[in-house]
Amino acid sequence: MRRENKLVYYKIKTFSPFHQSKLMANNQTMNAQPKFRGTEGVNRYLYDQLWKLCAGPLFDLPKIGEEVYYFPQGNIEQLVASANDNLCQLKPIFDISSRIHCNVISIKLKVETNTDEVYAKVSLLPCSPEVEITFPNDNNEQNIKYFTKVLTASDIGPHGDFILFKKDAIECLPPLDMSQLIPSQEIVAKDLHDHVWKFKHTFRGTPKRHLFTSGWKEFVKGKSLAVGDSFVFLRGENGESRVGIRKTSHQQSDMSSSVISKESMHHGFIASASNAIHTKCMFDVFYKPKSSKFIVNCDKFLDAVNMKFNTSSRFTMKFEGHDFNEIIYSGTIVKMEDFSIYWKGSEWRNLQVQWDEAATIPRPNKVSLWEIEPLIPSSNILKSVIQNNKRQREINEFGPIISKPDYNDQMVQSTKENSTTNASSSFRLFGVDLTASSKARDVLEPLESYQKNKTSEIFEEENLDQTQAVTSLTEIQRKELSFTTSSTKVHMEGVTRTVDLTVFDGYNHMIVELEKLFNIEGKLHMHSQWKLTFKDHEGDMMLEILQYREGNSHIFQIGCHKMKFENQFSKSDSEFTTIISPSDVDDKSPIRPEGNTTFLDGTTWCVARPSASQAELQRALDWACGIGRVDCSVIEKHGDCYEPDTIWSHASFAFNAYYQTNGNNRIACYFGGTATLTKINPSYGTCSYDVSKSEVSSARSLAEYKPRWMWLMCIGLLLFLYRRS
Amino acid sequence: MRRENKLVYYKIKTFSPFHQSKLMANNQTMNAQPKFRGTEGVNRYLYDQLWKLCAGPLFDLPKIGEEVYYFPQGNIEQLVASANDNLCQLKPIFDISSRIHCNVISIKLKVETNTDEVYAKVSLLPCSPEVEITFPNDNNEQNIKYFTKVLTASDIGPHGDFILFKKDAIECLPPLDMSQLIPSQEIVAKDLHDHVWKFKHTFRGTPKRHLFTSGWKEFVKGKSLAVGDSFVFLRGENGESRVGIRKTSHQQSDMSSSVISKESMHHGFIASASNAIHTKCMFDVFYKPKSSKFIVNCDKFLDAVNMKFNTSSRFTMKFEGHDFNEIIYSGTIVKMEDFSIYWKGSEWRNLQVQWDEAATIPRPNKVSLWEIEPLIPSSNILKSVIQNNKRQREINEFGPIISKPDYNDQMVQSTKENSTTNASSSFRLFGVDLTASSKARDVLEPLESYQKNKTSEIFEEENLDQTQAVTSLTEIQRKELSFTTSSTKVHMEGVTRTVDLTVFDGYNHMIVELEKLFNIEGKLHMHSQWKLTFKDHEGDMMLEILQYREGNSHIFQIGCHKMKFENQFSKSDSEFTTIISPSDVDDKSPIRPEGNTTFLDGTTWCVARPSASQAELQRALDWACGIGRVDCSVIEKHGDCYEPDTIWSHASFAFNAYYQTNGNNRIACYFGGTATLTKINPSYGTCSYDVSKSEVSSARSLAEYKPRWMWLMCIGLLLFLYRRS
DNA sequence: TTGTCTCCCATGGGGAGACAA
DNA sequence: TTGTCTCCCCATGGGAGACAA
Repeated sequence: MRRENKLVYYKIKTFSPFHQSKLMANNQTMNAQPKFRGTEGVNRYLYDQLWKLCAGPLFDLPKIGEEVYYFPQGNIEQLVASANDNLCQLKPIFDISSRIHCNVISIKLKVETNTDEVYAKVSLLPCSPEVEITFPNDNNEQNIKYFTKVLTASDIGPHGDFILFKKDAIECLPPLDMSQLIPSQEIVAKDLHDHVWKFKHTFRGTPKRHLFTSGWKEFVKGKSLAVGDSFVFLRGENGESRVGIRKTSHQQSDMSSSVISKESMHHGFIASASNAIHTKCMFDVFYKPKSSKFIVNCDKFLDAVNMKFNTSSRFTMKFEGHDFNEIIYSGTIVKMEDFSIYWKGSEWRNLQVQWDEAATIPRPNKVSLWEIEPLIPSSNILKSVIQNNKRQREINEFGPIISKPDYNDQMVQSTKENSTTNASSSFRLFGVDLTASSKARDVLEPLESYQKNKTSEIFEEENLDQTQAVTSLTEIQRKELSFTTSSTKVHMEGVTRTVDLTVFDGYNHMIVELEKLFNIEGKLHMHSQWKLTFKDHEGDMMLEILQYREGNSHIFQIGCHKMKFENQFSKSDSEFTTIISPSDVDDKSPIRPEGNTTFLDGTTWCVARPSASQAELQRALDWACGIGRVDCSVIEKHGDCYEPDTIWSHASFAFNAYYQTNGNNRIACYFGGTATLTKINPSYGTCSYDVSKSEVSSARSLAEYKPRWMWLMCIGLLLFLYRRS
Repeated sequence: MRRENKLVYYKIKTFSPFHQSKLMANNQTMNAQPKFRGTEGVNRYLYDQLWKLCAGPLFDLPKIGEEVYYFPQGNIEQLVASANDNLCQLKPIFDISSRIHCNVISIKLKVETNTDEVYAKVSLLPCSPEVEITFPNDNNEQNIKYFTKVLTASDIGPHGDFILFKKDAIECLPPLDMSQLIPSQEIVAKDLHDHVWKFKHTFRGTPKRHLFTSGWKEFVKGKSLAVGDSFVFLRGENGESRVGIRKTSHQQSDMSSSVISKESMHHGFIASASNAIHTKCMFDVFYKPKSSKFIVNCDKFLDAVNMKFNTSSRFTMKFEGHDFNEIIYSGTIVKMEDFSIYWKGSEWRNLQVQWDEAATIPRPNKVSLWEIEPLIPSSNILKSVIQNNKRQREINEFGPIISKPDYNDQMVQSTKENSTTNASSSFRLFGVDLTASSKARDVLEPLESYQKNKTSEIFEEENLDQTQAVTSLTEIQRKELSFTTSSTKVHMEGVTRTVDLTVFDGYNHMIVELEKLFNIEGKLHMHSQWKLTFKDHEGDMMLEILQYREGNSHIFQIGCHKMKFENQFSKSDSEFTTIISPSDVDDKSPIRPEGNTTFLDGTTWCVARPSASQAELQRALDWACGIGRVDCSVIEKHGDCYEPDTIWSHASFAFNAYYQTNGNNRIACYFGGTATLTKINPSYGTCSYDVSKSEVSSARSLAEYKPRWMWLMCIGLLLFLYRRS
């Protein structure tokens, strides 16, 4: 009944990079399912190819039978999607190796029902010598035609005809009967869910062009496509068509579940792997193209180890640009250390790196050695060329760069000088001393003191209606700042819109209007999916907005190696280019900009990251307040605490920071927030926090009821507990 | 700095049932957060009340500080949502008690972003004697007005004005200025996400009525509301309004995740609880109103234990009807046994029950003792009255019942007789002998043999084009059966549509048309959310369609205590009432109707539940084929198997059943499917299976490539392995 | 009193070319 | 060649009462 199984052992010495151009030559079996050369085989083949196109060229899918190392840390990271690094610091419940030697037993190429996000279900069996595995070999290769297109505003817009590139239409679609006045045909194509989509393909307009008309709108709606996303079309030898999509990279999908907490999922990963090792059974891992590589071919891993990367080693790493093409960035390893204290000696992201130049896509500060390649001096020139070409190309996608803008404005001029001065020095805001830059301070000073004086005036006058006061302040500012006009181009994933910055009533208003303009209501505010970056006339980009001041006209921008700032509202007759791109940068900040709220009493509240060190927070607040000493202190603790020094369970706390302009006047700036600590004790060593909307509201009422309800807890207490552990 | 914490220990002796009428008097603190009597307190209060209205009257939310038992099995069941009982049978990785004694540390009332499904995040701390907990006591009670309305077709339909009941409009909305010709005002209300919705409230029409017009359509769209869902409106003392929704009960939301497998989640629950016990820390559990009670108050549990339920004990249990009102059903305990072999002595669903009467909502066969109440003889009469009233009321919701239909048809007549005859006997199809009912067989016989003869004729003629043959068969049937007309009312959650059954080209066609009619495309086919039930002129309902025959005009219906069948197509001048309601009944069947496919060669393939015993399957196939011997046999195994008898990893298999009309002619009926066994070995003792669309397609090609590709595996092998373990 | 239908008009979706980048 | 805009017509959405259950 059962056939003898033979050992078919795949030793693949060198992994060739997974280029899109090679994609179609790859006839790897995705599944230990029987294969058929008939309809089914074709279906499976087309499905696999479509899946790979949707996954993108950089996804290094393991192969069945391959020996791999599985890194649970990476799996956990995929879960939290780098939005919450606390979870990555959770102590594993088992003693488990940081890399687990496994055989790939099966790979199922899957797609999420709602989001169309592709992922692979990889079944892994912890390696044991006596196991023999055999896999069927089959060949289903066929010629397929395909194209992808990054969607433009016209493709998405209310009109919603999809414009095909001429070459794509000719290559991939059946020819039209051109004798007709308006030639047209129906294209029927299945997606990864086997859902059938129909498009009317016509050739019309002046000049004539190929379009998908009827049916396209429905597709866009059904897939929730936005500008910048990609459309994938594929046609097999047999004439069957397939369609797929690729969402803009680096969009974080919501991993949260309403059935299981993230902590439990974390335990689940480790428990599954541990259980599999001990009972010699298989376990399933879901592996997403967008996540970091946590299933790594053994040989590739060993090769990478043999590279012997060291501190100050130069390297290159591949990324996917906004146009879905490969971009290679180079950098230097600056430090080697454990990513987590609970995974001693793990190779997972144990290399801290510094990137050579700015980028419009998010890049990690810590990488794993198998993700990078050494930058050998001989190949240095070649790589640089590739890199520059790539970068140039990507920039071109964002729209034309104004070559010679007319910079009259003094503020901008100062900025420019400043950026040049600081160009070569590392100028990071948090963790590194910011105040050392006196030049930057100088530029800040004028408006800073303006703001300070106004604020002091208002709040020292105790009887003054505070609402009134704040309103007046805003009005004064608007009046003072709107004496010029500006014309600024804003780009989002290839779409360009022009706005007049002077019409906005402060930063928040600008954000709201930009959200409306690009149909991403709420998303800029959230900072989780999109953020604003700024680009000056030279094309240099500012990477991170780490903080802004409410009621102040400055937008502060921090680049990786440069710091620049612009007074948006006093810019006149000039243009700057704004790129909106997804980013997860906010989570690195000890204070969370999205939590910022200015209340009627003029206090600004923000939510802080509980794990922020006092020093970090101090610097952040110092900077955010612009001047003066920031003092984090406890007013009062609130919450429930028992088994002191060991268990903190559900302690609600808020912390309050203020800075003193002089004497004991606690004015101008309050930083508050609440958090829930599930547990802090030496054996656990971490805390989880959860700042929900309602809790932020609680903080609001703290402001309202300040005299009566100052149940605040010290962040120092947190630090105290941390130091104990 | 830290206040002394006092022991405030909540001992609540008797839990009063959670009635909707009591809801507003319940001012329980949901959270150990500070409470304020100002805006924030009101907001929180209104939020909590809205949440509870959305959760429904039956949800027994624990209280903060309460001692409870947590049942991990129930948590796992919530995960799988009873769609995949295999997971419930997975062996826990730790030795963990089936009930865990905990303190409720906090409760967060949450709502899912996408679905608006409410759930509670309950933080539990395993009880240890030295722990002291204190909770703030506060009182935020205020008068609120609210109403709920089950949405009608008019509320949802293309016109989309929402009709308010007069009393609701007067009680809950600000009064309109009736001096205007068409009085109207804007109602602004927040939902649980704090999203603001605006409705134009007008008073117009002839006769005049209160309506929500502008804004309502958007709400319906945004919340994906359907007929039968409920709208919740609430207005606080301060005039603030809140809106919420309740989706039709028993709709299963998709719990699957693309980051973590269900097995890992399963391990995660147990690992979290175990870790919490050992490190004395808290763990979070997500608890949904729709799931069974797996967090049970200790006293309530002990009271239930003291009830000493036994086999043949009578009981009542509360359910939620389609109109969101409480329905009480009574039943008898027929057996007491462990729900899972891995949780010995667990009280979780250890009572197997039999219900007294049919119901339109799904009810479990196994219940836990704290879910039920003893049916004491003295209160028997009272309860029955309540129950009947409730039932009557619910039935009225479905539309009028035709009082005296004209039954001319002989088939129906037979059916009626038959049902009366079998009224008192248990008549389950699978697991119990069906063929014992000779009466039923008799009725079946005429068409049965007609079918058999036709089939034999066609398939014995080997050269005949089979596609042609099947088509002809269908045509013959339609012709023979469509000599009459029928007018049948179909109800779905209160909506009524009239259809002519004679125009349908078989069962599938009817299903397709019904789906179109009710805008639930695909959902009837899937059987996961909706199913058809049938109701005769007396209002008796048929509960389960367990199987139907493709190409046969019979629809078989099995009631809990009765069996009836109707020949839909020969019903003339009569009406019967059809209720479409969600159900999970299919999973109890060894063969899965939704997987059924008839191929061009005339074979019917369906997917079988791998855990079905051979005997079960035999009976099911016997019945489905109507006549003849069913033979499950291996043709060939395909897949990968190693460490024989211990580990089965990713064995793809298909099984094949056929019945013989005479001699060795294997014709007419194939049953096939594929499955993936992650592991079967004695220590693990279970298998997980995964029948994906693509795999069903594989089965399809098996049919196409029958002679060459019979890589099929024996279900007997499965059974063999089961018996070994 | 409440559910469903029909009337009717204004808005906008989509089919087409124009024009510019 | 490809992206965006405008024109223009017809389908549809939604404001209103009619009428029936």
